[in-house]
Amino acid sequence: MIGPEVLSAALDILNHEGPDGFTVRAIAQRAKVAPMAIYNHFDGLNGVLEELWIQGFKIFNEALTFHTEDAKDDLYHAALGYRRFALEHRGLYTVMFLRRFRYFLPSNTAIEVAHQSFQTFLNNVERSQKAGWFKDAKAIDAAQVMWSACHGYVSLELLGVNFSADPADPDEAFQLLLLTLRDGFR
Amino acid sequence: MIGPEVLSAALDILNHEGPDGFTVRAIAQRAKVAPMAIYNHFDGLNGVLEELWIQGFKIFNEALTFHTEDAKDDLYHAALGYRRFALEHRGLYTVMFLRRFRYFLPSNTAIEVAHQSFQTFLNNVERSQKAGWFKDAKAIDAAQVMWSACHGYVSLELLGVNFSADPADPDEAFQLLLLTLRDGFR
DNA sequence: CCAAACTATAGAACGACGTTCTACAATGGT
DNA sequence: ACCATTGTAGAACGTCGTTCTATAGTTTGG
Repeated sequence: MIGPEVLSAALDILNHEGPDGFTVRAIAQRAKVAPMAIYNHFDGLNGVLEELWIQGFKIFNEALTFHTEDAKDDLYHAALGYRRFALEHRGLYTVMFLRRFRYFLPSNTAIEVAHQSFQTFLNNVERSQKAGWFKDAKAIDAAQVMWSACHGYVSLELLGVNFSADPADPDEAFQLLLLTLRDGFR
Repeated sequence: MIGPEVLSAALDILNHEGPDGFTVRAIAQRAKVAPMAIYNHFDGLNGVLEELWIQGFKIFNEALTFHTEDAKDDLYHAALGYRRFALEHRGLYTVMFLRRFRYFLPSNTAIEVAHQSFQTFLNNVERSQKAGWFKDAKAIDAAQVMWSACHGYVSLELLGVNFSADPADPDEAFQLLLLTLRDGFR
């Protein structure tokens, strides 16, 4: 098999050298494969990105999935899982959410799997709403708010936009974000 | 003068064709200028981006600046201004916050003006804190939280990541985000 | 069992990119 | 009027994603 090696080489490059090093020739070289192989086994560079996107959302979906008897706790862990996924798989997060690749447009099926992840998150919101959170806000709006906040925090963190001059504990700042949203929605 | 035409051509392309169309030759053609001019009058493509960055943060800074007697109201308007800036100057916002340009790294002075904008925002947070908001959170953490939330919402909006299937009023969803944060911090 | 048909391969090649080089024209201070 | 400096156009270089070409390998049908 040659596909998996190409994907893991692509991911290696993405994680260690960032999007600027993500080229057909670099991927092929690291996978010890001819550049042409990327066109034989994938649909070019976009095909590789598409595959990473889909695998990424599969992992991401698991990181968001919590289903105990305590819905509010599940939602909290889903938000923590959101950030943990981004930090542990920053290459995948870049593909999925930061759009840093020229001419890459996810296919319809790729967009579909992304929506499924949002649905997973939305389910936790709805369960929490039954448990008394989120007042009378529409669940989908509340979910979008929480999702946006997580994405904003995490993407600034990944991009290294460090406004707080000193590197105060970033875990704590994220927690403040979550607790503030929780209190605001209560 | 030739610099301004190059910059406005670059901005035009960025606003109307997105980062993928942002090339030296395309900018030069639209500015009716030889490609070399971009190296004579700027430091290459990165120099153009740097100039857009600096001009962008100048406008951005104004969009965040409110200073009436009502600090809380000022902060609310600053957050609205954040989003309005992004929607009205999406090209600039892309340069400043989305990092979609290969090999572009802002200089130290460019990072400095970005920090000044955060400082403007932070000032509003501190004034609001004196007026009773934000409990005992550190002002800088509270500012980072609000900034992250704004950035997350706006960047998903700009990238067209539209999870709410129906295009429900996006103004309203942003307002929900702000009000939730306000209530959470109170 | 072998010829034929398909498939993967390496490597050159193409157009576009950012950037640099190379002459040549324009300009301005003395 | 001279020459040093500066801006110009356009070709050229290396790299990018992608395609083409010719060859080697593998499968398949009789």
